[in-house]
Amino acid sequence: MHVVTRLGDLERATMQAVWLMPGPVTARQVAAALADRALAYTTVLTVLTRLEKKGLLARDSAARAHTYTAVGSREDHVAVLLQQALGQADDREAALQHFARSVSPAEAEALRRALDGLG
Amino acid sequence: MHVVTRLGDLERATMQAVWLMPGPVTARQVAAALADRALAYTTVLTVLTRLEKKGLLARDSAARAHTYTAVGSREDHVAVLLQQALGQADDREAALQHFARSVSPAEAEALRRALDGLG
DNA sequence: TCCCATCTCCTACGTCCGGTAGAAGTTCTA
DNA sequence: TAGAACTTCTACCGGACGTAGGAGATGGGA
Repeated sequence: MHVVTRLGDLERATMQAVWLMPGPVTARQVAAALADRALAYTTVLTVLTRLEKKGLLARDSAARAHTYTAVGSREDHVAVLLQQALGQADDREAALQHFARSVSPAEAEALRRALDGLG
Repeated sequence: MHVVTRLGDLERATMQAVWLMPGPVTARQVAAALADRALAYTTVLTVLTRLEKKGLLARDSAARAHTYTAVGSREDHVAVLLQQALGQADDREAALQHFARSVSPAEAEALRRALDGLG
């Protein structure tokens, strides 16, 4: 299984847009959301296609204007990124301990709560 | 400040080798450690230079054969990667909570201990 | 029914990064 | 002083991304 989470800037912005809009979105809508970039419509199309190929978007080709849906939530995505980063460690637990010391107090608290909720 | 932690395969293997060897290492030593890859010596040189440019290695040019030292520990590096991954999140705390649910029990335990140790 | 607006698909080009390495210049050392 | 060992510079290639145009399909309105 290809590790796919290497996203470019525009790809990230596109995912961002999709995550922010509720429900399936059309390329037109994404293009509108990225209007500040003044991209050609086909550019958006290309990016959406690539994101689909990477498994981050699912496409519904039923309607004339295909619609795209994020396969996972943004948090899911970040969790995958975090796991990948962790995969670079030799000693995962040691790395996690370093990491724990690098998060903010509020984040530490959130982590604690989540870990407590695991039991 | 350029975010520099995007490493290729060979770069990763090189850092790995440097981290494993104690003290400053020469290119020759790194090449030996990567012997299975049968790389040209200058290839190793190039990679070391790039890693230095990325801020992951420090070079000491005093001796004829320059020596390289890892700027941070492997755990430091992974912590940076983790922070970067976390930076992709919209809601960092929510992302951390998703993440907490994705780690192994042993890792959860390590995290708990680290968080407890924070005082 | 016919044409235009709209969509998708295919192809392409430029750039940057990373893997890989040779040529040339420099400096010890036997 | 000649050769071995080092560094530096330059380069090439493939892949990923940003970007987009042209061609072909198709639905909706005149």
